[in-house]
Amino acid sequence: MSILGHFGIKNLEQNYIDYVLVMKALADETRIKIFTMLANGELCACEILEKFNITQPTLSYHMKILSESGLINSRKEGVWMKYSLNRNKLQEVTEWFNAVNTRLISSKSSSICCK
Amino acid sequence: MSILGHFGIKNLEQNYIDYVLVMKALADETRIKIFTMLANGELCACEILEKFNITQPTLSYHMKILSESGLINSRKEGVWMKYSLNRNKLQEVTEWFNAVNTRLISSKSSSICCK
DNA sequence: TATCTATATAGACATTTATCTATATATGCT
DNA sequence: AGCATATATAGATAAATGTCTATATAGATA
Repeated sequence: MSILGHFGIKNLEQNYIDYVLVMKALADETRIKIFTMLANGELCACEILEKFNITQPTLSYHMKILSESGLINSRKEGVWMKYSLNRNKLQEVTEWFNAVNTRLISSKSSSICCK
Repeated sequence: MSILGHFGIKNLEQNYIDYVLVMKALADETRIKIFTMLANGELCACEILEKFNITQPTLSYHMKILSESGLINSRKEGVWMKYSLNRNKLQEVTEWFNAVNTRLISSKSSSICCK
């Protein structure tokens, strides 16, 4: 299945509510950086923590927000928490952007408003 | 030029700061809805306002945040403000997501942390 | 010029967010 | 069992955010 916009027209409006959580998760410098770090593969919380100048509880807070957005998976291995990107969710969001792009390209640009 | 990831590896980390503003712009239910509405073409502020249960100053505030993120263009036509998606910025963000996707697919999934 | 209309700005305020410190919980090891 | 370590939770707090009302500004028109 292609990554490009096979999304129906409906989905553009249907799903935007789901994506507010995703956008919120990425609307923070620390979290968007963690997100890009995870594009290279799974990481342990302790490895992530080393890269930032924040406390462990703060990282825990950020990981929770990323997890609850659906963007990342987490699993426990002994005492360690391992985080990775959730491919399905990431692809879904990517396709949504592709769909907006595609829709825009085929839309008319004139607006004959108003009253 | 393809919409799909021709992005270099560098850009993934280089640009994430720029995208925090974009994500913040979309991290609100009202704004992400406006964003999807604009995928269908240019709209006047008054037309947008009709679709929401918010005051005119509140809409003005939201449009400012969307504008400053670079996601939308605005132009004045008489007394009316017309808004449209900024294709370049939208494509840039879309390509960034595509690049994260592509990077993830080619990344190793094992993490042999820690200490 | 006076006035109407569309939009922007200022100021106030309640809510949400990001951060910390202190503490709890869970796992592995001696 | 007792201890060390990794992570989570609770509570506090300063800053940012989204919303409103009141008012200012800018453009169109009688």
